[in-house]
Amino acid sequence: MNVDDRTYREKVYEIVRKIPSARVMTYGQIAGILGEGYTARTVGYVMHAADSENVPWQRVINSQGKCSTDKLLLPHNIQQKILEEEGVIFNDKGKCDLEKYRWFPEGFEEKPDDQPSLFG
DNA sequence: AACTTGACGAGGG
DNA sequence: CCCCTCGCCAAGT
Repeated sequence: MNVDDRTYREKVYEIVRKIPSARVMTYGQIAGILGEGYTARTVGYVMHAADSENVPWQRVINSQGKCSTDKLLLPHNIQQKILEEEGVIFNDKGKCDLEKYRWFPEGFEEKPDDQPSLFG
């Protein structure tokens, strides 16, 4: 077993699994942390294949603070409902306060974009 | 191997 | 606030 037995997707899930209840991360934030080869779009792409039993997929939302799955999964707004059960408050437009609920993994307490290099 | 499709996001109108 | 455009890149056809 070498390092690369962890697939592209698994690296995304590994981060998602660390998100605590009632906290969220955005697709772009995860992509920024994983770095080269990862973009918000691909993170979103792999999320649809996440195993809901083992990955708290509902804690990944878009940069506007909304659930991208609102009209996609059935029943509709299921993602928001689960997050609300965890304690996340959404306004009447289906938006939550990212400043308040966004979670940063250890070592990424600040926005990755504002840091010169956290890996250096 | 070429082309299409997204659970995205920044920027502009 | 809403809508559109474009860059991004893994996967499926």
